Amino acid sequence: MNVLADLRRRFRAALESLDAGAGEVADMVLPSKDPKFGDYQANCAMPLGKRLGRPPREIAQELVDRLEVADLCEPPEIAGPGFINLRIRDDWLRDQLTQIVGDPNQGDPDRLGIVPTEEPKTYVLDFSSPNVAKPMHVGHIRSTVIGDALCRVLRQLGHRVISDNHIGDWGTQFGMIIYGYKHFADPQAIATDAVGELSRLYQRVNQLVDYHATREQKTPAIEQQIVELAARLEQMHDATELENPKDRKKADKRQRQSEGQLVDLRATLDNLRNQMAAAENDPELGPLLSQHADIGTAVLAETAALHAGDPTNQALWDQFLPACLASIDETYDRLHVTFDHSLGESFYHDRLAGVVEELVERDLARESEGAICVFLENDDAPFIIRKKDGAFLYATTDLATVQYRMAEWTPDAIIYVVDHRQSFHFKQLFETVKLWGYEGVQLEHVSFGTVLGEDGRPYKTRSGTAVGLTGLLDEAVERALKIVCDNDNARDVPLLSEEQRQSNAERIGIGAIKYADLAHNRTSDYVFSYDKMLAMNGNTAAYMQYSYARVRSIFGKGDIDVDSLRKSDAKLQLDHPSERALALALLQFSETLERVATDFRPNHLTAYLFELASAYSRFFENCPVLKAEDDQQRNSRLRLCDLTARTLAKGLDLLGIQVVERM
RNA sequence: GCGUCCGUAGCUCAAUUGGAUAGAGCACUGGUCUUCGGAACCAGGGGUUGGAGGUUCGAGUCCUCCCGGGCGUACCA
Repeated sequence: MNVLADLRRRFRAALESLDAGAGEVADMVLPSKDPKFGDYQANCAMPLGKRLGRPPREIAQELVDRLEVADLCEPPEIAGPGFINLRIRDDWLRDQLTQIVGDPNQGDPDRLGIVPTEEPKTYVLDFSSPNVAKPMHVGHIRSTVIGDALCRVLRQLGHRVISDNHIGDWGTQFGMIIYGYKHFADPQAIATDAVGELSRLYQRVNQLVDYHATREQKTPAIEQQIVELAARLEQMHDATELENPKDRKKADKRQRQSEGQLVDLRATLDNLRNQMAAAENDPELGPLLSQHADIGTAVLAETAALHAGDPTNQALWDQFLPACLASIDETYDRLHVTFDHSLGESFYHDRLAGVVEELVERDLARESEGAICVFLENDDAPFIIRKKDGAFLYATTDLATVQYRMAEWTPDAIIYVVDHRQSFHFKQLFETVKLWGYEGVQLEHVSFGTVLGEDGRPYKTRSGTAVGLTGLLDEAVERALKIVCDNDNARDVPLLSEEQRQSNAERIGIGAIKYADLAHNRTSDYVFSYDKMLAMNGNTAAYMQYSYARVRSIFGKGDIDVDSLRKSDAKLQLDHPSERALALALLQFSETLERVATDFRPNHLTAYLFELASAYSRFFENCPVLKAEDDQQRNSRLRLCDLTARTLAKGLDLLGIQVVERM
């Protein structure tokens, strides 16, 4: 049962009978924040009052008169400037929930009142997108976890979802591996641990490329900036005697800013020089630096050779790719994330030339400074689809990918779960795609913020490199294991076997990381903290898992057969306020999922689960279950417990998180 | 410079995209126990939503300016 959708439908009818075209404000029916305003509230009378030029309270009254909700609501109340407050009738709530608990017609214990969407769509969901050349790191968490959760929720609602992992298997990174293999490979290591060795090669080459880029480009550029800025500051001193106080203030500010920038630049320069010195003094790296002075261009040449079909490089690619993919799959197995397709960049490489050709032919792209570009309105920079050296880019691959997906699956929407730094790229991509002629498809950049360390800076290791994903998961599981063991050991009689402890720790640790990520509004940055995500209180996976285990333990303790419990067709009793509150929360699962799907925000679901767990907690405190007054009440409360457990488990499952039966 | 996102309680974050008295967790203070799982629950203090104007029945949310940050900005992905 989707209560919200039902109410909106009824309001729409009433609104349209009042004024043609007023139906659009039916979306202003919302769950109330505060119980004293009822369970739901309609805020449509105020905007309508303005449109019709009549007092909002009068409109509200007229709406209430036309509204047909007597079967599911108490008589609506009008409050304040024209709010319509709705309270769900207890008998209606009871009947709806009784049906969901038993779900007699569906026979599906997981349906839980979830109403399939009225308009099933086809979505292509593009997320995770790791690079084969380098190990997955903390930066891949959000895309992977959010993408997977959205995939599950959309499917649950009845949409057709095609998940596609657009793996980076054809870019400069692979050129680095090839270069590294040709110069630094240890054949022994390749034979025993290919992925580890390739990772080492990648890092080695990356260090060398970085060093030379720093030395030949970055450092001189910053030196240049410092000179310019210093010169500008000189001139500013002359301007301090301006007559107009406003101008003087402005000049002062600009001077302060420039001085600040100068300090920053000098610090950056020092930093770069230190890094270079560190590389030069490194006993392994140092001697290689001068031998590989042209490594930047050499790597690009290896990449270009691969793209051009060079047999040696192609053979190396064929040899290494499977091991790289297998290594990535290990991580996905651990995260329980799967994809329908993993069509990486390489899949599209023979389509790229055609894409550029077509855009040029259709006058959408043209040559500029040697590169082929799409010039879009109001953009400072063009969308470059072919470099002056003839190589293709990320942009070209993305265009070819859209073309393929449209031809293959004709989706209604393509959703990219990618961090916010790429929003300019997607803005350009989407505009180009529209110009290209794909007008009907919804293109959505579901962007997200950065994972920060406790210091508020992007989460890095002490040496400044990205934190590896495997290590991150390991540490979360390790910490979870310690908590699990400490707590279990503190019991009079420990509850868990050694195996259960291990498997619990895995579920709790991984769940903690996923949940922490999903619980934050995806558009904001968040601070990564093991202690917070593994806390037993608050909006965490561990608390949800604990809530679930606690509910389930009742059935063990009372020796209850859940199957026969579910077959009971006796009506539920919702006499205590906390029973009613729990029932209402349970009934709102369906509308919560709809909301997650509407704006692609899984944090609505985590917030819902936290509220549900809280509502259960109050119920559990106030309403004895096994020791209920009579069998009827006991039966009713047991079924509320059962539905709570199933809803918690299902909600977590839709977030890609597993529950544990005992913890 | 231009574009874009952000600034909410001591800390970490919400706020149904313009709705009623801005909510949670942690920390702090005080309470609940003959434990249906205490890894719990309840209550309290704590806010000029960075600042100043404006729009309107109503602003954390929209517009203008200011302060402070992040990110992006022609051939990386």
